[in-house]
Amino acid sequence: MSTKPGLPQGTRDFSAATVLKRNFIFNTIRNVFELYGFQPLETPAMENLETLMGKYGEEGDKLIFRILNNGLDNAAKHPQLREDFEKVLEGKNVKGITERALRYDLTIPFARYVAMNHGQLTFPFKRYQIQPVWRADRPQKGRYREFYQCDADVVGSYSLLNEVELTNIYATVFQQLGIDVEIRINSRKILAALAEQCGGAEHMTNITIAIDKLDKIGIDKVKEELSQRGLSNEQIAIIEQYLGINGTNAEKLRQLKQLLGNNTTAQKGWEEIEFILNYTSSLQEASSIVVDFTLARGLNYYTGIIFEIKAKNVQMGSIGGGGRYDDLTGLFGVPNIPGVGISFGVDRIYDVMEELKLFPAEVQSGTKVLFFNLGTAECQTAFSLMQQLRSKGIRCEIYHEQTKFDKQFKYADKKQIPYAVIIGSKELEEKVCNIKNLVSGEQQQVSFHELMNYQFI
RNA sequence: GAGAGCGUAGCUCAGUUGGUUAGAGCGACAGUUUGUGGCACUGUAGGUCGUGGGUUCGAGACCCAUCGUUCUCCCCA
Repeated sequence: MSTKPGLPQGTRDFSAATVLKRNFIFNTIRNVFELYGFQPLETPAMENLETLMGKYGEEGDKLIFRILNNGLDNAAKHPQLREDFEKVLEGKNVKGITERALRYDLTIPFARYVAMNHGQLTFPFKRYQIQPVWRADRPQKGRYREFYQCDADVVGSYSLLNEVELTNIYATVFQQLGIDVEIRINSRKILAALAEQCGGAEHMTNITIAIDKLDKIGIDKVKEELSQRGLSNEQIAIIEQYLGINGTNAEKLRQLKQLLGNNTTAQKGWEEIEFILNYTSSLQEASSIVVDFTLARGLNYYTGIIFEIKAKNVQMGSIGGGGRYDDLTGLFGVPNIPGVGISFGVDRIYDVMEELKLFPAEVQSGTKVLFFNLGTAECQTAFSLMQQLRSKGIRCEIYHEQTKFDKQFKYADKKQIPYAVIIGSKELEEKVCNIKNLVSGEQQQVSFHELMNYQFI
């Protein structure tokens, strides 16, 4: 009995061309992370469900992939399991049914790691992590159920130099990849101040959710939504003024100070932003940093500066994001460890680079030389020459079947192999070989010794 | 969680108001002098039209269900 092959929804196979291109992105990011002193960490694909639950908001919890426990067919456990399953139907999580889940992001597993190991770690602790994550989302453009994140986080440091360096990392990576981006920054403190100004901190979530949608639904709809969420007309008026802030970064800051000038929380917020702008102002990347007071970000553990990356010239959701969270490990009983981090969404970066044709051709380079197989004795000589070339680090293949020229040429063509080495009976006798450049069609005859020193480009 | 589109050959797709035996291009394979490819020509293989029901004398086409997939909203990378 055979089953029709297929993939789970939202997952993909990656063939050679894709993997090579994606590795180019990974390597670029990894090199920059390491350049800034970050060290690698890997955590398991699955975590205990309770480690993840409640960390991503109500919506996020629904998107966590849960793993069904093994051994549910054990008849002795059935009475208890039936009881447990009733609770699952009510939307509760029960250890007896599902105890583990696939990781949803890299930040919470990292916080879990820090909470478990804080006694051994040297602070500030800088780690980077490149691994897939899983979300039970409905797939669509730029959205997958399995995708890679590349995170860099620093914990144990309040210094804004971290934010400055993370901004630099963003700028450097995207410059190297050739993607034109906006690095949007804001501070949660400014959003908190706005909430204070509008009747209290308890409105913060409502306000951020609504204004985050500004560029999508427009000011009128945002006002409508705020009204529905219980804000008064006066409060909405302040928010409208806030959302009307525009111009250059300096102009935006000036307008913000006018609006929230006497609020000490807001002041801390804009001082953070000004610190980053001052530190990066001498750098070339500075031009891509955009202060955006409407930036909110969904995850509610952020407390300070927040980042979001938007690629220019292409229709795609954010390709990176992050921010400061001053008490993430507090969720795991280890308080007072501040942190700040950023994340790259590799799969979306890939899609952007593909759409804008930004992958360099060298990324694809595979086999350089194909040795033709033109007979038993010919093949033996060719094989030995090939091994010598391989030992010099040149990527070679020999055609394993003895077959017509036509087929061997076509194989080279398909695999985009630029050189063929042809050794037939005549060449074997004279101890020479033909090197054919398959792109230009030029061919030259050289001795075996010369072949070893030939410059294959 | 809400909504829309699409499932026909390995791939991209045609297929008329329902009407004989299911179509093309590309790809694969074989051949056109068994030592120099990409071109051209000839030929071959490959499809229970996603699946299951229904309407009809007759369904790839119409209706219902189901599965898969793509996209939009929500939310996110």
